[in-house]
Amino acid sequence: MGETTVVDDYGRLLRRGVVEIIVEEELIKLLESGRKLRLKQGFDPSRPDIHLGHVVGLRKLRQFQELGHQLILIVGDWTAQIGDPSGESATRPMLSAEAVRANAETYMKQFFKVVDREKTKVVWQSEWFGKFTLADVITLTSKFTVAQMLQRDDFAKRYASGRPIAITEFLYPLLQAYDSVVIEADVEFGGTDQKFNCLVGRELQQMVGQPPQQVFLMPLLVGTDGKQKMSKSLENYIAVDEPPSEMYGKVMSIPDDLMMDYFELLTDVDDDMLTDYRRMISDGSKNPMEIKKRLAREIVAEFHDEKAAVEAEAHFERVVQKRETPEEIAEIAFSFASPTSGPNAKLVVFPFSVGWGPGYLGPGDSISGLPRVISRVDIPGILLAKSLVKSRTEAKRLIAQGAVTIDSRAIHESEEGVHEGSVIKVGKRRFVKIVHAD
RNA sequence: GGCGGGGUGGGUGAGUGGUUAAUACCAGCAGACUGUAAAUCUGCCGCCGAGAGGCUUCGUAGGUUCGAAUCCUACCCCCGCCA
Repeated sequence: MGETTVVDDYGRLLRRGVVEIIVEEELIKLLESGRKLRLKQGFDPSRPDIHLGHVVGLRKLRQFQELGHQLILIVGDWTAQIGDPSGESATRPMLSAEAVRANAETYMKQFFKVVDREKTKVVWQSEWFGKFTLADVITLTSKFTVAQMLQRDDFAKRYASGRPIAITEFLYPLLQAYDSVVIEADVEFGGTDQKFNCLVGRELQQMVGQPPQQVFLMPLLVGTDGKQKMSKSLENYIAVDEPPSEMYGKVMSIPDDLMMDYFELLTDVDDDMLTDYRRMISDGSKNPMEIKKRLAREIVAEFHDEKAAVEAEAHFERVVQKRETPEEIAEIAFSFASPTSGPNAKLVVFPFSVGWGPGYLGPGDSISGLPRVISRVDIPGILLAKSLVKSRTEAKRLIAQGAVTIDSRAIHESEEGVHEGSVIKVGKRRFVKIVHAD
């Protein structure tokens, strides 16, 4: 009965969003002991940006902190130089001390959006690896074998398929394990892909006579593409410091299948509610879109606030669902008094500032006085100037495909007329507004 | 150290002297459709140019040739086998 109650007490902590705990009974004992546990979390200062994939683990850390435990954040200024052994780019430049410090600051600013700063101690790997000698390296490496390293799934796969594995990559798990020894970690957290590294930590700790850390493995969050794990290099990520409407839009763009995972891993919406949602989706009693909107609001509110979430939703409904113009858009200024000598004059093909051309009136423009117009401007040039396209060629392709509109009218030429307040739209989401500089 | 295989556009991967800005697939972008997403259909998918056309690209640097991703030389990198 004792055991069951404990699991009940820690249910949210030990069950929700957790794949595996090694070793669960030991961890429960530790939790019951009342001791303040030392939680380990490392970060790679060459990649200072935190996205929702990382947040899954950070939320779990916070839950532990809420129970009074102590987080030790390790700035991996040494392992960063080895590189994350994902097989991508093997060579990475050594970061200057200055760059590492700057990245650490960037990281922590985002990190503490989720984690409690008061219960976090920050340490740097260089505090111990800075003093490491070759003798230390040999001692450390001699404790493990190549066969052990090849147990790791991604090493094994790469070895089997003939892709390169740098010897330093074997060092990565060893250094990470050594970190656990130095800080005497009680619990290490990671995604399921960290299992091997964390287990090496257990082994090394036991070798030096420490109690082995418990390993807490969480699912890898699937990215916005709905296929691969969220990662920056795959460009399927949602960063924690994205502006509200970007964040909201990206959440809405995830496949429906992913919604419930996101709810479970990234929000505090309780399990009963999630069960209801699952039912409503499967029996079709509620539009999945509505549920996804709730998800998007929850997530935006977590990293910004309620107000931002509401605004982001309004923006989404307006721009994406109703395909209207957003309230705030990029602007480009022309002088209507002297188009060919004002700002952006080089984008003016033919000024002709009297009257207006057919169809160039926007709603509400014609009440008193006529809007001032420029007969022809270089549309690709404008789009390029505002970084709405990558090249003129791309802009022209988009125009040819009818993806570019001026005041809701599709255009088919590169040179078109505009007036004050004209809105040029590219695709669904890219806008620029013509304003006057006079 | 020896022998062999290989480096092609974001990814996988065809292409062994001209018809190749370079097959195909994936990813991406746009249009149609739509309940967000997806699915489906259509188009696009190096850069410059209104266009004709031009320019740059197949690891790097040279060379052969009227003409090279394709041949030659050197170099760099990766993989395998043998030692």
